[in-house]
Amino acid sequence: MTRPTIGQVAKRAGVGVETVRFYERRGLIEQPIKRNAGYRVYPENVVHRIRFIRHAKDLGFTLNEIGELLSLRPDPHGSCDAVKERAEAKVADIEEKIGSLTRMQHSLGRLIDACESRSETAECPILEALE
Amino acid sequence: MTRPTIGQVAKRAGVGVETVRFYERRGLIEQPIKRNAGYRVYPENVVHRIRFIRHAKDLGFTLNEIGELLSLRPDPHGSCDAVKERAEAKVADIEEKIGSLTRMQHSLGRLIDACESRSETAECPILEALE
DNA sequence: ATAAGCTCCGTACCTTGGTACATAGTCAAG
DNA sequence: CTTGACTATGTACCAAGGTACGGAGCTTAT
Repeated sequence: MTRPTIGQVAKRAGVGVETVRFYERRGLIEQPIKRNAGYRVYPENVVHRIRFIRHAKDLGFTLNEIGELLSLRPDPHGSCDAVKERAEAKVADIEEKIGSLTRMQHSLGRLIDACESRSETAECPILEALE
Repeated sequence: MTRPTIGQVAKRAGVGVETVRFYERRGLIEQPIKRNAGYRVYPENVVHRIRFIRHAKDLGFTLNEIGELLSLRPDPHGSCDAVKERAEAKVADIEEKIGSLTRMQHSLGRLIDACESRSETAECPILEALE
């Protein structure tokens, strides 16, 4: 199978062609090679990359943060310390997000229980979740 | 202590006065009572509510979704079934977010390990996280 | 070899979620 | 009883993250 053009990439990743070009301008996906007439031709993995971006956005990361996440990789030439530090910082961010979501989940669980037992607590139970 | 005005609420919640009014327009916080001259006077819990909104936004919820979350509460008059259903749907959303974040965390963990063992895998390790 | 359907680049426009005036009235400390 | 800090309403503006043209050049199936 011949390597995909922008339209095929967009379709497989579930976004519009314009979005692919937008992510390219933002530096979130590498510059594709340009065929004769300037048509973009992509490596397979760009589809994964775009799906990653979409997911990460839904998790509250900004495009800048997503760019940082995507640039994290072991540096084969020279020290990894800087990369490691940034990765550890991201892990801490993510841990906090998971903590908040877990608390929301527990609150909702209590709400569902209250529904089932028809208790009469009329207060908004989710508010306590993220103190 | 006398009930807080908009400026005090904003300060305690860590947002600007304009943001409080904006959330009011969006229906995310209840209409406050208006003193003589039309000054807003708030119940204590509005500060918590605003902090909740901020946190939830950082977790990738839109203001509309946050409105739905905040409106979930046991209905003391009549059936809870609808509320329960919506709560369960939210729990499922949240579970997915937690799953994605956990996978990202594991990917980053492997990256950190690779840094430590100075292995030579030069590929971007986080890409696999959210397939 | 020609029409339908890509793709190119550039610019303009849109939605979400605020943020910042401008103008006017209010409150409270000295 | 005034002066400085708050508040009110309304409208305009802003940044992020896309989305949608317009006018042109490819390409491919018939």
